[in-house]
Amino acid sequence: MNTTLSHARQNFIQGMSRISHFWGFPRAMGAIFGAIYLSPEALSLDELVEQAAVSKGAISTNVRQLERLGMVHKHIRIGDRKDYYTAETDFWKIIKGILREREKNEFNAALRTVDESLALSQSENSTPEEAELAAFYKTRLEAMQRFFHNLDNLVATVMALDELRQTTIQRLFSNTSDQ
Amino acid sequence: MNTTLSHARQNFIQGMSRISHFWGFPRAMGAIFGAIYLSPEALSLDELVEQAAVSKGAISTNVRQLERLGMVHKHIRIGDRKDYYTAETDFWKIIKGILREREKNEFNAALRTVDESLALSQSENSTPEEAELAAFYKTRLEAMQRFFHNLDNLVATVMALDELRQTTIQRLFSNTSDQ
DNA sequence: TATTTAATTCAGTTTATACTAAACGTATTC
DNA sequence: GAATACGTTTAGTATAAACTGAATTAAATA
Repeated sequence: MNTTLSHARQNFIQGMSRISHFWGFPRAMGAIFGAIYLSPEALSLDELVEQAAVSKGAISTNVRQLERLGMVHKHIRIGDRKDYYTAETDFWKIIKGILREREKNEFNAALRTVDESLALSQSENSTPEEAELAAFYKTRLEAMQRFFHNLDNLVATVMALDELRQTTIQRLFSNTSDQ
Repeated sequence: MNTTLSHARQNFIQGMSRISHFWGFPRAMGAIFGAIYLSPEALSLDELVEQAAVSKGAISTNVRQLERLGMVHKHIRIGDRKDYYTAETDFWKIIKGILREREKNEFNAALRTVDESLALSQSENSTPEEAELAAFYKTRLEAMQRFFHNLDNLVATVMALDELRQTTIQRLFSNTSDQ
C-alpha cells in the first residue's frame, strides 16, 4: 500500500485509540475500531493483529466488546473458519448502543445510591438539630434525584428522536446532509 | 452526629466516589464533592480531610479541579486564613462546566486528527487502486467529521437551551418541578 | 482419529494514575 | 523576627487495568 495512505490510516488509528482511552475504554478498543472503520473489506482477527498492532488476545477481547456496543458487526463466511468484522457507520446508533450498554447499569447504580442515602437519612430524627440536618439532606438528595431523572429523560428523548432520524434529528442539528 | 445520618452521608460519599471514577475522574474528587454537597456549612480543607477521608494533598489537588469545573465554589472569610468550599447545586451548570472544560479540548483534538488523516490520504494517488482506496477513506472520514460537527451542535444546543432554563428545558424533559 | 487452524482464556508483566506523607513556601500573629 | 497555621508541591508507593504471549479449547478437514 501507498505509504501516504498507510500513514493516514496509522494516524487515524492512533487518534481513535486516544479518544477511546479518553472516554474510559481501552486504547486497543479504539485502535481496533479505527482499523475496521478504515477498511473497505471485512477484516479477520489476524488482519487486525497487524493493522491495529495489538496482540491476538487483546483483539479477541476488545472486538467482542465492540460488538456488544454495536460498533462492529461479525460476519461468518461458509467454508471459512475465520470471523470477519465490519464497522457500524451510523454513529447515532453507536451512541445509542454505548448509552444502553454502558450508562444504564452505572446510571441506575448511582440513582440507587442516592435513594439509599435518602432513605437512611430519613429513618430517624431524635434531636431537633438532627431533624434539621436530615431535612437538609432531604432537599439536597431529592434535588439530585430530580436531576438524574431529568437527565435520563433527556437521554431517552434523544434516543427516541433517533428512531425518526433522517427526517428529524439530523435536520435539526446539522446544516449538511448526513450519511 | 447521629450515626444514622453519618451512615447516610458516608454511603452517599462512597457513591459519588464511584460515579466519579466511572466517569474517568479521580475517586477522591467525587468523595470530596459528595462531602461538600451534603454539608449545610462551607467546609474547610481540614474538615474535608476527615469527612471525605482523603489526604490533605489530594484534597488540595482535587478541590482545585472541582473549582475549575464549576462544581464547587471557594469562599474566603476576612480574618480567617482557611479556604471554605460550597457546592454548586445547579447540575445543568455543572454539566456545562464539565463539557466546556473537559470535552472541548479532547473533542477538538479528535476533530483535528480526522482532519489530518483526511488531508494526508488525499495528498497523492499514484495508481488507480490507491486512488480508489483514497476515495473510500474520504467518504469514511468525512462521515465522521459530519458526525462530530452534529454532535457539537447538539451539545451547543442543549447548552444554549440551558440558558433559558426554568422556562424551557426542565419543563420539556421533566414532569416534576425542579430546584 | 490425527492434524490443522482458528478463537479464547489465563498467568504474568507492564503501565498509568491516584494517593499518601512529608517537606516546603507563605502569610499572619505574637 | 520567631512561631504558627495554612495551602501546595513533590517524591515515593500502591493499585488497578490493560496488554502480551503462551496454553488451551473448539471446530473442521484429511
